[in-house]
This record gives sequence, C-alpha cells and structure tokens, in this order.
Amino acid sequence: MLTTAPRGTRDILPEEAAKWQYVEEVIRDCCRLYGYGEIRPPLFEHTELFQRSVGEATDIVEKEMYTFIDRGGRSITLRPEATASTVRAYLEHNLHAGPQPVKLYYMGPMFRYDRPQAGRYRQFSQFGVEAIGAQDPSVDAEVITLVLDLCTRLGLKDLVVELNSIGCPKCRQEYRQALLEYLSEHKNKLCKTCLSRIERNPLRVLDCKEEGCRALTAAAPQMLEYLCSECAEHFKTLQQCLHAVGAKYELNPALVRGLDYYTKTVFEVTWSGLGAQTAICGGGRYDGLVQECGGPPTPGVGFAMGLDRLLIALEQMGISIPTVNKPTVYVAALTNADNKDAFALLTILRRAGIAADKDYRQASLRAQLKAANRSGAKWTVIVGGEEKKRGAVVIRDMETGEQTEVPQDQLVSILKSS
RNA sequence: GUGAAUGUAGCUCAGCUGGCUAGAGCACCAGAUUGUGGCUCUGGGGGUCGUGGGUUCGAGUCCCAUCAUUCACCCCA
Repeated sequence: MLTTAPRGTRDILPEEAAKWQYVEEVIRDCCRLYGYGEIRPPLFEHTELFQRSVGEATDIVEKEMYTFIDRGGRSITLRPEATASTVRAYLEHNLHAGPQPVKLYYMGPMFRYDRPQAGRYRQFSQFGVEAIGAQDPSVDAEVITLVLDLCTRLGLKDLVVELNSIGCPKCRQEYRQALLEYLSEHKNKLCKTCLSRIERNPLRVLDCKEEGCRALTAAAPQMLEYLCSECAEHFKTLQQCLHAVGAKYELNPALVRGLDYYTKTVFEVTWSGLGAQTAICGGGRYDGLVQECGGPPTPGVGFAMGLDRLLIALEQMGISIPTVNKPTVYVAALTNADNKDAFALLTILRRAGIAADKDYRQASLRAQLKAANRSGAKWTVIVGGEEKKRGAVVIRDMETGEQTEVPQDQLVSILKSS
C-alpha cells in the first residue's frame, strides 16, 4: 500500500510527461487562435453544485463522486467534470455583465469513483471548452471545429464526429412520450437492462449494443422528427456552418449523453481503438444550466476531451511526439580531482543558456562517456589534463567522435555558434 | 456495482502432474581498453515468487482471503 498509488491513479514519469506537455502546448495554441481564455477553477466544489448541474439521476452523481465532509462540516466533492465549476465561476464573477459569449477553456484532473480499465481512471485529465452566453449555432460549430483542428494538428486519424440534437425540454418531452409508447409495445424484445432503462431514461435504450434492442430501435421514432421549429432550425444552421468549413461528421440519431444538462446539440468524437471506451471527446449545448445554477436564463455550449485517452490514441497510432529533454553538452572530468572544475564549467554553460549535465558518481572517463552517449548529448566537454594547464578543454562531437581543443573562455561562444 | 483472466528481477517472460542454493533475454554496474561512448567478449549486483493465512515432511506450483492489473458489462472522458 505504502508503495502503490491508489487504485485508478498513476504517476506520469518524465518521459511520458514530455508528451503531455507537447499536447498541452498544442491545445493552448488552438485555444489562443479560437479566442478562448484559460480558467482554473478549484479541484473541489460544494457537493450541491454537481448534484444540481450534472443531475441527481445520473451515474456520476449516484455512484461516482468523491464526496467527503470537511472539518467545517461542509459536504465537498472532488470535481467529476468542470462545466459546473465554469458556470459557477461565470455567475460568481458576474461575467454575464461583459461581452458575450464568455469563452473559456480548462485543463486538469477530474475524479470519478469508477472501476478502472484501460483508458479509464479514477483521476483522469480533461481539456474542455465552454462558450457561455450565446445561442447562435455558429458557436456550436466553432467548438466542434476547434476539436477537429486540434486533432488534425496532433495528427490523429480515423476519428469520427457523431452529431445529434436532443431538442429542448419541450420537444424532448414529446419525443420521450412517443418513444415510451413504442418501446412499451415491444417490451418482450428488449434486453433486461433496457427494461430498467425504460423507467429511468428511455433515451438510453437507443444506444444499447444488444442486437435485439438495436433491431428494435432502428425502427423507433427518431428525435430529429420531433424537434420543434426552433430546435430544428438551430440544428440545420449548425450543419450548414460545419459544411462551410468542410467539417466531416456523422449524424447519429442514437447519440444520447449521460449528463442531464444537455439541450439541442450533442456530439461525441469517437475512436475505435480504445476497446470498450470509444469516446475521446463529448459535448453539447446546455441552455438551461446557468439558470439551473441560480443565474439568469443563459445559453451555453462546450465539450470535454479525455487527455489520457487522447494520449493513448496518439501512442497507438504510432504518432511520434517531439521531446527535447536532452542536454546539449555533457561535461566530463578527466580525473576525480577535476570534478569541481567540471561542476564550475557546467554551471557556466547552464547560465549561458546551454542545456548541460554531468556525471555525479566520480566515475572513470570511460563510464562518463558512456553516460554522455546515453544522455543523447551532442557534445561532451572534457575537463582536465594537459589541456587544463593550458586553460583549455576538449570538445568531443558525440556523433563523429571528432575532438578539438578550445580555450575555456571561448567555449560558450564556440558551442553557441556551432 | 457485476462477471472473468492474470500477478515470478527495473522490463518481457520461462519454471512440467508440489521436491536441491528460483532461471533466461534485455536493462544496470565493472573489467578487457589505467586519457575516450556506441560493437564485441568476460564477470558482477539485483527476487520476502503481489500480500496475508491454510493444506503438506516440503508450496513459485494446491486451497481461501485480500490488494492490484487487464478484459467484458454498466457508464463515460
């Protein structure tokens, strides 16, 4: 226990962390181009915030939250997602008073008490974007396009954008009724989990993977046929926007999302290489959420992307990620007596902006060169011997093995110019 | 929360129906080469066999529990 990270958590070691840094950089640049500013909400919130926003009947709230009572008797929950926090911050800081929409992004750990699997952790990282205060469909198109551009820049292939509209509370209620009637007539053909879904959330039956259920739902009434004129118009314009920028997507009438706050647009970016987990990114519009959290009626749209899964996909697609954590120069001491001079020279190089490292074992020159080789350094600088008496050091090119003697006071400028 | 498989060195794994001091490859360290890396050769260090209990003369091997990982379900990122 003492030497094991808690279940569903893991350490990201330097080699892998470099990949994360690269992905995070690309993400930040995309957000900059699209005009989204970073928000860093707290990692925990009052439990009620998630109960209200995510929804009491969702799996997240029912069984996945890390909730505890703090020393002041407050019920606190580690955030299972960050849309709720973003909306809370929007209200707390009166961001509705400024120009709309307010466009924010966040990146960081989320916590859900789930059973861990590949691509699913109890502490996982999400990048997400929220545009709050605009109901224009072009904003929906913007966030989807942002995801697509990001994936393109990272080199991800074979991703599918699935798109649907689940309407507003009014038309969804009508559809729900129609679907319930249809499903009730064919109860005998449904699997047993779907029978329980009928009670809790009939829309979920639509994305059941059981063959019998799929056959049944293929002929079921479709949400899109029940959209009210406003929702239908919104969905149509969104698709026109996507066409206008050449964004590819697939309509999936069965796409239903697990959080209560979604309205109109819902979408997912999926990839089949993640086993049972296919979603890399999920999002949609949440026009009722701000009001639900105690604010004025305010529309919003956004998505969250699973960074752990994104990294897995990059890895599996064999996409190499540029990493730069190598010293340019390795400083070797000819003998142990030269060690302090080597350390002084090392520091001079670093202060001059040259990434440099040395051996800390008092090892033989041979062992130091071995270490230099392994470090990936371009050059090794050797300190000591006759050269030292002349105020010089030896530069060894680690690729060719070529060595030259240079005066120590010219070392920095020589290294910088070559 | 449900079902199944797996757990032996830093990594990948071998270890037959229980039987000597638990092995290999890679990695690591040293030497061959006392002022020079990558290749080669020689040698070396490193394991409470996930953990705890039980059966047995004897357990890495069998049984139970527990923890962890993986796969599927549920759900999602």
